[in-house]
Amino acid sequence: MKSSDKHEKIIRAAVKVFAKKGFFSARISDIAKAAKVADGTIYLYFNNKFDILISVFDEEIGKFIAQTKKLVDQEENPQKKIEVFALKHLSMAKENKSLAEIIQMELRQSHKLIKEYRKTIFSEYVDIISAIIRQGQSKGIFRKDVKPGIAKRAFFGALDEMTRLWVLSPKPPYDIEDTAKQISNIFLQGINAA
Amino acid sequence: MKSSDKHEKIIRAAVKVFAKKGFFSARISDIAKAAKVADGTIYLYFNNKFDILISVFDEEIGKFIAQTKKLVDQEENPQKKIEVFALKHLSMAKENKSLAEIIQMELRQSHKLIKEYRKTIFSEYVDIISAIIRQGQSKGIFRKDVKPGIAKRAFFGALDEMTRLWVLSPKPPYDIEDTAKQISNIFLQGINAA
Amino acid sequence: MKSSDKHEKIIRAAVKVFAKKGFFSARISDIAKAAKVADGTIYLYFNNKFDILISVFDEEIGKFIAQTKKLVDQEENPQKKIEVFALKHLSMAKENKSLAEIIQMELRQSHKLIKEYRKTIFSEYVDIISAIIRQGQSKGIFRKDVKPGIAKRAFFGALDEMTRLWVLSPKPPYDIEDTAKQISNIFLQGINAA
Amino acid sequence: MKSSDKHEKIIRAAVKVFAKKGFFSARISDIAKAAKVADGTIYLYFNNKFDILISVFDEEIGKFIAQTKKLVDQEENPQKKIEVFALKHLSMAKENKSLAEIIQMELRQSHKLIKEYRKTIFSEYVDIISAIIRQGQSKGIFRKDVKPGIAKRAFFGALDEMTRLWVLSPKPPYDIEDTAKQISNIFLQGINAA
DNA sequence: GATGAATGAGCTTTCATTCAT
DNA sequence: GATGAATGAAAGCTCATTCAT
Repeated sequence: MKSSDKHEKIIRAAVKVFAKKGFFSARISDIAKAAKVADGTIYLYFNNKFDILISVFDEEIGKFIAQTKKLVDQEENPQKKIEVFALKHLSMAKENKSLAEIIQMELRQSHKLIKEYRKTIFSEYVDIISAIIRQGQSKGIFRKDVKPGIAKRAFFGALDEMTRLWVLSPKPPYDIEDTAKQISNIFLQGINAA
Repeated sequence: MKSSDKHEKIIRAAVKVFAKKGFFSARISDIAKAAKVADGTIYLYFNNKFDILISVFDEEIGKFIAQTKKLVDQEENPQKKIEVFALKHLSMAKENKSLAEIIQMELRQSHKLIKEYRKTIFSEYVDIISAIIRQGQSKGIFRKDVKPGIAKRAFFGALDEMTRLWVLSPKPPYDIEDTAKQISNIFLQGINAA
Repeated sequence: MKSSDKHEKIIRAAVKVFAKKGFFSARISDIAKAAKVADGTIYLYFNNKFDILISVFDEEIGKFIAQTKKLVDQEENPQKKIEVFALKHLSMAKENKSLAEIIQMELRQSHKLIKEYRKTIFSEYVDIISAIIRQGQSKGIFRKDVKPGIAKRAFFGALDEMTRLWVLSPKPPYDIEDTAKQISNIFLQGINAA
Repeated sequence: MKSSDKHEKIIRAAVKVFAKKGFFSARISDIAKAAKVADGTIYLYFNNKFDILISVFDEEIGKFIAQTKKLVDQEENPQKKIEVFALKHLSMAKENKSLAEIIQMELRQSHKLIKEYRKTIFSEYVDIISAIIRQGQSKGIFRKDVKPGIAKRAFFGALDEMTRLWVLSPKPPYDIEDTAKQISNIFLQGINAA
């Protein structure tokens, strides 16, 4: 289909341009040029500039969360699940640096809609972690005194910070797998029941 | 001095306005009104809008880092130092929510200067953590296989994420001291040598 | 013929849309939608947006003037002719409110072509009145000191203003026949020779 | 005062530009250039383009209505009042052709606010006429069967149409005083009681 | 002939910055 | 030093018009 082509092209161009310049400094004409369409064409597919940003979140982040869930579900062992989650999270930053940059930057904005959006979409994501923790606690593997609501954020925050380091560096600053392992390892020992 | 009065007033007003609206959506006239000075007066103390943001970082964050260092230095025990750091970090968000919001939001921008800035200033801050870790390792308290460069970011990231939750919530979402304790506790057990 | 079908459909749609939104605020796509044709189709029948407006005038107003002439010609008595003219004029606003609205609004525009157009088409129309007056004067029924060139416009203006009231009101603001009678009556007594 | 100067300058420039190009075709930059101010300056004195138009109406038409009322009030005789009204109305078109053009054109637009505005402001104006008619009727000078609500509009419409002729012609098409006299004369004989 | 997706010129409006007072 | 009116560049968005299908 012609039209879905354009939609896709614009989204991809927007990801690049937003990543490079940030939402506010990005001009519609930048995105149009990157997508090789006319400025006006963008408004055939999106209501306004902000709508493009939201669409980027919806479509791209949605895909990523679904993938993560699937991977985690394939494991049985809670400890293994944690490791898989960490690796997937950090891999994303490597494979789609631009998107990772946008998540890092734009999803932190003070705009009301973004705040709301962040609450919803991130809840879904970090709740994958708390579910794993609860499962581990009921199996007696993880400490009972650990509050899943705090621990999920601590673990996510740790990974998120590594992602930030990754996207902010022009060159890969560390090895993804080693780092995922180290972070999981500290966290798992930290909440270990034994 | 009269002039430093104005400088101070503008910085404080800017912190509030940036926190509320975000850097790009904040108008110079908003800051001027909040500082009770004329728009033009701002340009007697700052080169441009961006310069105000940088000054906010420099002056306000600088103070905070110095305080943190001092507190950490007062402790001997590396484990205690970690606890103090966590508590100080989370307390800041409570005591100066506007500044915390700005750090959360604006320090993530894609602007070149900001990226550069973040690297410098945050290095200084997170290196407090890695120094503690190294100290603990040399004392045989912390695991030797933990890489301080990764662990420092994991710990900082965990705290940072809790701060985000705090600044994004209209009402205090958790108890600062409990949370600081839980985060430190997981981290300390996670890097514990025994 | 197929093609004249489309032409007709577009004209009629344009009358409605121009009446509702005014020429400048009407979009080509509005007209296309109302005519149930594609945007591009309009350009097979008209050169540009303005051309549609001109065509509306030409075709719709042309018809109306011809009808008025015919009706007036059917009467012998100048006084009766005046009455017939007034009634026909006001009836038009009732029967084709959209067209009346367009005449009221768009034919007043400052656009050069419109000004020119107005001069031509309206001359033809108001000259019906002056012809009647001259006929009445030569028969000794109407005052000789009345200048037909002024009186024609006074009479037309009076009727036009009543039309405006009609098109601007959401509900019929007065009875057409009574009003036509009253206006004619004042005018006829005003130019009466006796 | 500096600021009221600019306001005045912009209004006057807008009157000229609107008269020449019409509201929709007039660009803000046209008005700015005519007023010899920067584009942005206009927004220090008016909220938006439409607001300029409304201000033109409010300020300029308001003045005119007040003047007309005053002149009419200075006469005792209803017939004389009618004559004075007609002369004042037509004189305005001569003295301030641009304003007359705007009234002719823009006050006929379909915009909701304009319609509303027209109702209010024009009511005030034409009610001057109906008041005169009622006065004349109570004195037995004017026919009792004439409905003031219709007659006021007929008289106004007659004058308005003459004004249109005036503003549409590049050269003065008639003598103001003669015309005012003729229109009044026909109308007065038309509603004469005797 | 008919379509409607695509175009891009052109507009209003905003706001950081300047500078005469 | 302080003011705030004035500036004008810059950008988001609209929509008449085109043209490949």
